Amino acid sequence: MLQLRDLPTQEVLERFAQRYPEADVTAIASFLMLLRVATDLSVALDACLSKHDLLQGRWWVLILLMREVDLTSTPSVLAEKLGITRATMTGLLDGLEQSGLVQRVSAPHDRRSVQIKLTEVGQAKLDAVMPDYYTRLRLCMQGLSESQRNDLQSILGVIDQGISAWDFNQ
Amino acid sequence: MLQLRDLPTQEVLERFAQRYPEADVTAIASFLMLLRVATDLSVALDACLSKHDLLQGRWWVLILLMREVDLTSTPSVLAEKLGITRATMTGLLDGLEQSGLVQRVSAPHDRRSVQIKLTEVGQAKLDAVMPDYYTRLRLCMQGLSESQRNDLQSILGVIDQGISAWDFNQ
DNA sequence: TTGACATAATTAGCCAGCTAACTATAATGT
DNA sequence: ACATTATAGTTAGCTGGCTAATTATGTCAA
Repeated sequence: MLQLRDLPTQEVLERFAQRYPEADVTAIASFLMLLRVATDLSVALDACLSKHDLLQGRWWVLILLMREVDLTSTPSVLAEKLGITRATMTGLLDGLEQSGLVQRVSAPHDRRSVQIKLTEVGQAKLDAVMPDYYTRLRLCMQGLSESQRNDLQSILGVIDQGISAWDFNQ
Repeated sequence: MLQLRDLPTQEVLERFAQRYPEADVTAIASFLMLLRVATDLSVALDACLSKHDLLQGRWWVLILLMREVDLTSTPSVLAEKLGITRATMTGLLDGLEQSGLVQRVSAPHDRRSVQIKLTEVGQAKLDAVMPDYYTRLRLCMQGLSESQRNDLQSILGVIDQGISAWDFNQ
């Protein structure tokens, strides 16, 4: 994933704002900072997972399965929850099944459907990765107070609302 | 890019925290919310750019060039600023050059190097896209006060510091 | 000066996303 | 009952990232 490493200076931002009157300088700066930190996190996560021979997409699938009480879901539900197509999910599951981390079981009631189950090997893989992952997460958030964490979440909620106001029909 | 659409419930988070004592529940929740909003933004940005026949990687290159006073840079500097490899940059520039948005000019002093220049067509493309982009950005941040925007940026700064504390040598 | 190393860009080949088309099965309306 | 439509999963083929190797040029120290 592309990682924004170079944020514009205040001077550059103002030059852009002069050419484009629609610009809201603090909105742009906040947006860019948000993208930068998120891409940094994603890149760091990739690096952490690669030590355990995992790729991010496959790892998120394992997490989603572990969230289920019966450790089971279906390809289309998993794809929906990760925001990827079912076709892509087929590929992720092929890889995971080949490594023995999940298994496909035919569904009893709907013969079109397949149940995906986290295997014991898959659970063991998660048990190996999660402590490392959670320790790193704790580390990178430890500079924030509880109230800052709450502030962050509510601010992000407002932004997410704002995104859904974008209208692509025109 | 993968888009996290499904955040864990408080109950699920606590179940994970019970299995993995390293878990810091509010750190995890904040992290996941941050990733979700950032991926939502990136997906929305893709949708906005596709209306103008642009892809995100190529668009960031145009932005970086416009930030320079002489509208010029080199492939390796651009790659560094976007956090991608020079090989990938070669491909982005091939596409941009083919569309006439940038041009390669051989560098005077170092014959290994190439200068990349934003063309007038490229500038015109930016002039078409930026007002739309900035308007959307203003829209999605308009629910935040100036102080919330400052809070956001300083909180993100703390997190970014925390990431660099991850040590992958062990 | 020249041998060793460093740097700029590209090329070749791999992998994970995507869309579109396909198969099989289920649900629905007349 | 059965034709139509919808849904679950897969396959095929495309694209844009990646790494590793290649070519050309520059730098530096013996």
